[in-house]
Amino acid sequence: MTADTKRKRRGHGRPTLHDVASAAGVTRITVSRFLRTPELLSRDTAQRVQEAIEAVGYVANLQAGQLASGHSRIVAALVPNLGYSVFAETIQGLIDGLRGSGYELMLMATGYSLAREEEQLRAVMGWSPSAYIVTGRRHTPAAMKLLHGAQNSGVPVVEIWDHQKATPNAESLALIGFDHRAIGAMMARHFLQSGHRSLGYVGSAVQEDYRAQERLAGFQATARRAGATVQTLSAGEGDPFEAGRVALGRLMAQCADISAVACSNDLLASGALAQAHELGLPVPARLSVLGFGDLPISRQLRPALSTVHTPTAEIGRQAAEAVLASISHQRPPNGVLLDCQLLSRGSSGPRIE
Amino acid sequence: MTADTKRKRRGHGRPTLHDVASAAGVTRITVSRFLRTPELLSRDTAQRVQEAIEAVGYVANLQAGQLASGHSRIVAALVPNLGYSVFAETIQGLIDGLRGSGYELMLMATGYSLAREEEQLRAVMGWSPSAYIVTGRRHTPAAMKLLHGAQNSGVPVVEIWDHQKATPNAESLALIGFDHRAIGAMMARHFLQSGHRSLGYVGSAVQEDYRAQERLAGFQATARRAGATVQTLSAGEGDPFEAGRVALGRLMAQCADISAVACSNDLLASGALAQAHELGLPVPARLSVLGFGDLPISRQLRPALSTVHTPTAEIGRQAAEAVLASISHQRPPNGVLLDCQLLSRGSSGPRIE
DNA sequence: TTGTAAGCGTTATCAT
DNA sequence: ATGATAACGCTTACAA
Repeated sequence: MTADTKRKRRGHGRPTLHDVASAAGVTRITVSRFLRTPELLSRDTAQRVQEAIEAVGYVANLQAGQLASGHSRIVAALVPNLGYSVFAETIQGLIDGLRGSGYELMLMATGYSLAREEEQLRAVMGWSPSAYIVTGRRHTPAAMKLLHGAQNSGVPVVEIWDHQKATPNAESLALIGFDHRAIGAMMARHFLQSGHRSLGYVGSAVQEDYRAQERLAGFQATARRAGATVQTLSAGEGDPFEAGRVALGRLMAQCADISAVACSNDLLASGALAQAHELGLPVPARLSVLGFGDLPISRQLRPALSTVHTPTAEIGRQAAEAVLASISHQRPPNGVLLDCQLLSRGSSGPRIE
Repeated sequence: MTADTKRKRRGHGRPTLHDVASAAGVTRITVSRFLRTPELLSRDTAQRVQEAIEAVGYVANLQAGQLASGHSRIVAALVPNLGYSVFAETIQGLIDGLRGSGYELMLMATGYSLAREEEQLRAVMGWSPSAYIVTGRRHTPAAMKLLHGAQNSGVPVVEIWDHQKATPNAESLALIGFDHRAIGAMMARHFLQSGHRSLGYVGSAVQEDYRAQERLAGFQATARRAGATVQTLSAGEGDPFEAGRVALGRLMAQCADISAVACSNDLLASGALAQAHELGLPVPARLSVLGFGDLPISRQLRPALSTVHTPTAEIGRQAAEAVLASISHQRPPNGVLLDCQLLSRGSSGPRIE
């Protein structure tokens, strides 16, 4: 009577390697080998094990496997939110990129709160993920420490939806996304090139969205350097379309000279477009409107909304690729600067007096 | 020299219970107890353990805990997709509902394929989830067997985004959602009550979406019972707005009598609205349009789109609640029939000759 | 090609 | 109130 034949007292009833082994007339390790390195088994044994697995309906216990091997095959992803947001697309890209790799996705939402991100990070660490994908390059000092700790012990960490020109050093994490300041600057240039000198900007309602703030900062800096003025306003909470309407009204009331308004996202811009119509301001002859994000609906508006197209799903796919490559090559993941296009459609153009 | 003092040879370097224990001058069990049932410890010991945990930066290894206890604290959720879809909202609701419960979300996307669902289900089973949340009540026979097996061994299973009047038996799983046939019938009645007798229906481009088919079936059955005619058409693939445009054009070309068209979702309906405008058909005087889903943009269209409001996020919250209650009360989860409102806005009304 | 022994880090059970 | 012991189901290292 070997160790392999004694009965269990705990556990939750699922068949184990042991059950398969006795059905096949081998020991557990042979079954384990069949699953891991089948080429090491004789054809005959492999055949019997295969049949036994099907006969008992064996499903491997991955927790036990992880405990023994140290590899969890879990990828942890933390994004601000999911509902009707760009991050849903990114997660879809991530799922697509992970598909067939044998890695599962553990997903958490931070609600744009860095404190909550840290809390979630601690919670998910208990699962020993094989990789971390977090949103943005800003974290609490403690979260930063946790992420660097992971990276230093060989667990890839990728920061998505952000990028910045900086000489990467040993301490820096891989960034996959785009440079929000540069995007803001590009938006400003779009207006400046059409001769606009009095600009408006409707900022995000989410104060914690530092990426939105960076786009605004880039916009302002570029516009002011060119001698243009920028009136800014944060959108109100709630329905962003409505908030965009209200914001445009207030902006024009503050400064009737404004001839071009950029918005922090396409929903705000759509509202602004509707309000411009209501105020009798021809678009783009009297007022240019520019969005950010390129929602499917944006190209359908009349006039179609000029906006910045962001590679939302691509970020997820690239992140998946980066962490998988990092895991298999045993080196830190690489950052990627992704391309954003400014799509000039009907809602923006030169001012016509 | 006790068993607690010998050094480890494997593992991935994170501090363990043992490390905390030696720092606190107790054994592993005491530390484990501190984390689980602190009230059983003396104040003094508890204090020392607490300090030791912080000192060594201990994070519990949840895989090991699950292996020993049999409770994984993972909730597995399978939805068709995420990007810009209603399911993203549902997952957000699920995340919100799970927040603070200590349960983590493992997320998978099936792409509306039942075969893929089965495959994913098998994969995630290896993690021994504490609960399964799947989309819809249709699965492959094998997947069905897996889900019933889980349910029978005390692991709650909830099917979301669906419901049906049926006498629940021991074999039936909890459904949290609404009755799609009934919704289809409600949509038909909305038109019938306004006197429409020649109806159109633009169906989903996703042939695998049986819930969309059920709404259509309910619509047709109710309309025909009332003596009305229904012309149906499946939307083309690709941009749904564009597909809605095309579909409306084809529908009106097929049968110029049609005075009311229902669409499988709001994006299709928005396209149909635009095309009606283009064809010179006044909405709703000559043509009524009805959507499904109530996207944020729908109420902003002119005329505002009449549509069915679905409790997308609520489904997720209720699912979270149901599985958590089921786990703590040790009984199968309860199904919930959720309410959908038909919002009659500007795009539908009686036909005016 | 197959097997044995010794863990992985935790918790359940029983003992003190 | 605290501890010793034996699992949980698997994999690595080494042996044959």
